[in-house]
Amino acid sequence: MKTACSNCNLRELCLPIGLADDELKKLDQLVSTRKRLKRGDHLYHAGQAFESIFAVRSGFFKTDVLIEDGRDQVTGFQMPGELLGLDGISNELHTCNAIALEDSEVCAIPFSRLEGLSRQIHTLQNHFHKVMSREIVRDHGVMMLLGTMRAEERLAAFLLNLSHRFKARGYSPIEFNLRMSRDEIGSYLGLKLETVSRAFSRFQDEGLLSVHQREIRLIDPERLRLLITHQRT
Amino acid sequence: MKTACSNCNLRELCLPIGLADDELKKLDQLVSTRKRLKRGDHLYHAGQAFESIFAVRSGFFKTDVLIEDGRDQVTGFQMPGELLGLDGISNELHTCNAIALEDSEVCAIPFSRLEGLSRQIHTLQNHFHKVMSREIVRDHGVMMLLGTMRAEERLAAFLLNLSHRFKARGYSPIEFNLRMSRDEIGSYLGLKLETVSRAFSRFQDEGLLSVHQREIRLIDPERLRLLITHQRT
DNA sequence: TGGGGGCGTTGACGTGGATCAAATACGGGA
DNA sequence: TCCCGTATTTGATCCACGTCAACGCCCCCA
Repeated sequence: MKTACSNCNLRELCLPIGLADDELKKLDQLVSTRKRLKRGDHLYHAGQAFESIFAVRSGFFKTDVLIEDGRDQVTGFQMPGELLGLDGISNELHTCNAIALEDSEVCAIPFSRLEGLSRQIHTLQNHFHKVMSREIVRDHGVMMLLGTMRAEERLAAFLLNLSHRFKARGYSPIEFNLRMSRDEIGSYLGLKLETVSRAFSRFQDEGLLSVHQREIRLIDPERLRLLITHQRT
Repeated sequence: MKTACSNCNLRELCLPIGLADDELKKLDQLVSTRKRLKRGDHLYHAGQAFESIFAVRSGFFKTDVLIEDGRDQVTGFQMPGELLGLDGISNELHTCNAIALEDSEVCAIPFSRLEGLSRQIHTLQNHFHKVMSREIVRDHGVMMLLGTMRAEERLAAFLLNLSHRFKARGYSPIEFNLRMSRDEIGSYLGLKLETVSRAFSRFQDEGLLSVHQREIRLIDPERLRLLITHQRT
């Protein structure tokens, strides 16, 4: 089976954005390694040597940081077309765990070869920088969420973010299923699982959405959005 | 006055790490523009076009994100040798405000020229990637802090982080003055200024440090560290 | 030298979310 | 199909931090 970037339908979301055909072929050679993971498998562990970044081809991941004293923070959820492992570049060690939330497939991109290729292809170099920068911006958004929002605002922001990302991938932005548990959502949002569950129930009571287990249907996304933007006192 | 990277005493903390003499000279040409700011001046505003990243040469900065509804989150504090503006790469727009907390000086590094040079100098390319990645790792640390720590733990982590960074710059790691207000610390840590103030008082009562306005002296840094690492229940 | 404004501290009180606990729903395997 | 372990929901109670308010300190400027 042919599994190159050049015929991947995620190429407009992933690393190859804006590359010419001949450039895309060079990238193909670099991204030859694929890896399949089953639900629950680790793509990498914190502390492990960093060699490659990974592009999610199918499936769903979470990344988290654990520390000895038992603290545990989910730092992100990744869907197809998104990159994993950028945090490992700094010390050539992965600094978090990446775990498949469902059966998944990733493309491994050997980092030193990516640096090599991006010295040749300006477009690739610039795009890669933008991807890293976007990750920083995303993290600032999460900091804002964790630092200033109340529980329901956090959950609303989270759901709308998922909604956008599903939409960008051609899935329904109003009906989707969560791949992660209430506990994992809570860890990401700095809340306890009970609080997440209560916020879901409340949203449902108020007619903003319907939840059945992990099946979500957004009924009134606009009101969800207002809930976040609402003037502070 | 000669103000090149090659004779800057921050070069081992900043962008030039590990460059050979001839490479350093090329970098010098790129980093020719300097800018002085007075306390309270903006280095850039959110929304402004992104052209350069900046290296702090002297002084102290904060970056923050404001949103319409009045929310406000400090996303970081930057000291000499650290870079500002990496978040602007993604959309060629600055996404936050950078404000001098005291009279400061920065070196402007035109980004497209930096990309050009890093295509020629592998060491520079790799180092720049590590700097961006380090920023991502730092942000994950803040997410952990905001998501899982209680007020006193957050403040302890903050103070120890400042302490390390002062030490790395040759200043005392146990005696320093904060350049930011209680309110700014609170915004960074996801706390109200009163909570920050109370935590300082409590630390002082318990003999962990002494505070007089913005003058801090760490008396028992080890116990501060324990306070953070303490086993969760 | 005195007054005013900004910043910081401290106290009293309220509340959002954590914690503890129990009941229910679901999914996967024998 | 039944059973068991795990995830989720819901209720009752608690507490860390937020809120509101008063006061003190410091610095700047007239």
